[in-house]
Amino acid sequence: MAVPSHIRSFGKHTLLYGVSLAALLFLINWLQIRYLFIDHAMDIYIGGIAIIFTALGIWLALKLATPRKETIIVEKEVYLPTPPAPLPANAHFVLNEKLLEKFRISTRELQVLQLMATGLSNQEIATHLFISLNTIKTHSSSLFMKMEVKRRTQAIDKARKLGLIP
Amino acid sequence: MAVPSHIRSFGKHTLLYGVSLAALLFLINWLQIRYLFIDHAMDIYIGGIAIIFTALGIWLALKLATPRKETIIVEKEVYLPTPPAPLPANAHFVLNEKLLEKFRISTRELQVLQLMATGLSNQEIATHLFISLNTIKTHSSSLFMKMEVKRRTQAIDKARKLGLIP
DNA sequence: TTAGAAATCACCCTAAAGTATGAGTACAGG
DNA sequence: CCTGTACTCATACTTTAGGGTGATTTCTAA
Repeated sequence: MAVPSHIRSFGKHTLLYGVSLAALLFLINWLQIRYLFIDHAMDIYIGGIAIIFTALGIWLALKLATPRKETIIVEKEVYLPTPPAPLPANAHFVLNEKLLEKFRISTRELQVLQLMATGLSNQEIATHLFISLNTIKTHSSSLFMKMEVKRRTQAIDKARKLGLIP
Repeated sequence: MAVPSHIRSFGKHTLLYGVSLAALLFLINWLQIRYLFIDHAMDIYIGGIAIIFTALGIWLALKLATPRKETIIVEKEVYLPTPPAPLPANAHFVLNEKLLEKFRISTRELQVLQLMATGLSNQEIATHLFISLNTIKTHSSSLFMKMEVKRRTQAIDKARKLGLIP
């Protein structure tokens, strides 16, 4: 579903990039012929090298890149001093994605919600996500509207009961 | 401590891409000028081209193949040996009274904490308990001091992890 | 190509939360 | 009786949260 669209998108962009690269090389060649009197065949050779290694880079990246992932929150529990007791396996939380769609909650809004639930302030959330405080406010405001709550504590409580956060 | 990680962001690529291309062009020309004077730099030149375009390919692929959905891993700190039973989530909630004594949390403070966790504002808590808003503030302040937190959301999160509230 | 969603950021303003300090009342235990 | 604790309330102040508006950019889908 989502993958084919990305493949199409990728191919399109790659083609675009290829054309751009060709134009670029042509420009370089032209400039060199005009001003540097470089051997023409050498430039084609260099261009070939460039194209080949660009393709190699793309192939490498696609081969090694992390696969496409869902928005899943994995709750890893870290225990302190507990001598004998076998630990409760409350580890896995499965996100209720239907409700996310129902409330039209976006990825970023969910992230903000999750960080809210850990007790972070808006400023701290902004720092963690490398975005500005104002953006966090925007996200939280729209989140509260979508969830039909008035406060962050209410949003957290409701989200827990709905299975939106652990 | 909660450590969200692996937050990748690929924004503002257009400008970056333009600058990169410009820099690349300049670099190519510079290298070729060098090549005019240093015959033996040919290998270095080719190698540089290969490396640069490989990196470009990797960057390009990563940019185009960036997953829209991301994974958040939250490490949850569990502080003390949860009394007797491996808890079946929210089914049975047993108040951890030892922790109440340990933190010296009073009855009224616990009530305020519990109401906080349901998303009520201080004013609403005051109304619910038939006492003044100032008193709620006093309770919450001392509660935060005792729990060593700075915000109500943090108190709620910590209290849940400690088994002080459901 | 265009419309819409998503994400980003800014500015202004109000409301709520939180801090600090002081103080009065009630009650249990030494 | 006295002391400590819990509970109550107040005033003044600072910080954070939240609402409203507008704007830009990127990407997707029609």
